[in-house]
Amino acid sequence: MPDLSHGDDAAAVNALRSAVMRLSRRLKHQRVDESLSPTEMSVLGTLARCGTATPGELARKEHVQPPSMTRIVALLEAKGLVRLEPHPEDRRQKVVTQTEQAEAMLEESRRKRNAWLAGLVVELDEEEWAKLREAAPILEKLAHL
Amino acid sequence: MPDLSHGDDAAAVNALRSAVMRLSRRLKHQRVDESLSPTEMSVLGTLARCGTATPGELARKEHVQPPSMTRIVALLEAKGLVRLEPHPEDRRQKVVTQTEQAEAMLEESRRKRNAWLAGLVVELDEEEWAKLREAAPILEKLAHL
DNA sequence: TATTGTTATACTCTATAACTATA
DNA sequence: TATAGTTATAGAGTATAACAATA
Repeated sequence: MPDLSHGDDAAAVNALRSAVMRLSRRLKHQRVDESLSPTEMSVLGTLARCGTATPGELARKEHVQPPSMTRIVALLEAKGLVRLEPHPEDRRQKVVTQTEQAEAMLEESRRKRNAWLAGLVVELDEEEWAKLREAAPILEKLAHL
Repeated sequence: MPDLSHGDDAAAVNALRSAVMRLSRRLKHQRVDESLSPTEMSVLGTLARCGTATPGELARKEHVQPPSMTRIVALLEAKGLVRLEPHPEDRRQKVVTQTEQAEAMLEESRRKRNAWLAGLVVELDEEEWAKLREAAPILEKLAHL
């Protein structure tokens, strides 16, 4: 449990915030599949990890409001990337599952995504990349808190 | 110069992308000054570091298109946070400078920002935070490449 | 002729409020 | 009465295209 009372910590927090905002803007542009928004990609990633989820669960996990998730799920369904089925126990809810097509697309886009990020990462030295690689799962944890 | 051929690297890249997108969405919400968008904040941060810049330079640094920066700078000027002056050598260009008011606001918001991020970071253990702190400047470098 | 910045316009994503159906 | 999801609508932020002024 860090106390964050150091000047270094404040600087780290600033650097983190600034970098996250800029990187997110560039990621939006460099999207691998032109027809998929960053959040749509993120939802597919979540489904790949969690298997299935209800729209409400997805909204909470992605930190968007329920109506936004309704729209995102509808777009993904229209593209054949998810299936919507009735919830077995609660008829108010629905169950979202990714299709085989989504699986294939994720696999394909992983390569493209690496290619783009690699273009940035090769500018780093080995030590910097090692530090970033260690930080990646922690950033993920942070985003989930 | 990493080669990115390991599976671990691909996983790190995925984690990085996903975390950056989610964190950016939450940062947008948790903005400290309600009247300032994330990009406006980022522009002020850039000016604080670089002193002065032309709108074109700012657009390139923030990775937005020139018309977007025109709008952002105009909003910041209307709020009294930047000054726009004619370029001394090239009458097509302008020079953007931050005001004393912007300086004070950045100082103030730094505290608030820490407070919010601290709420997440205290959930990490010391080791995780140490790794994240080391990664922060590298992320910043990445965002600038 | 090329470049800087602006104006006009449209699009994407997300939010809030009001509604429906089920618990 | 509360909860899951949807519909309708609005707003924020950014982009593209066309334009003006200067180099």
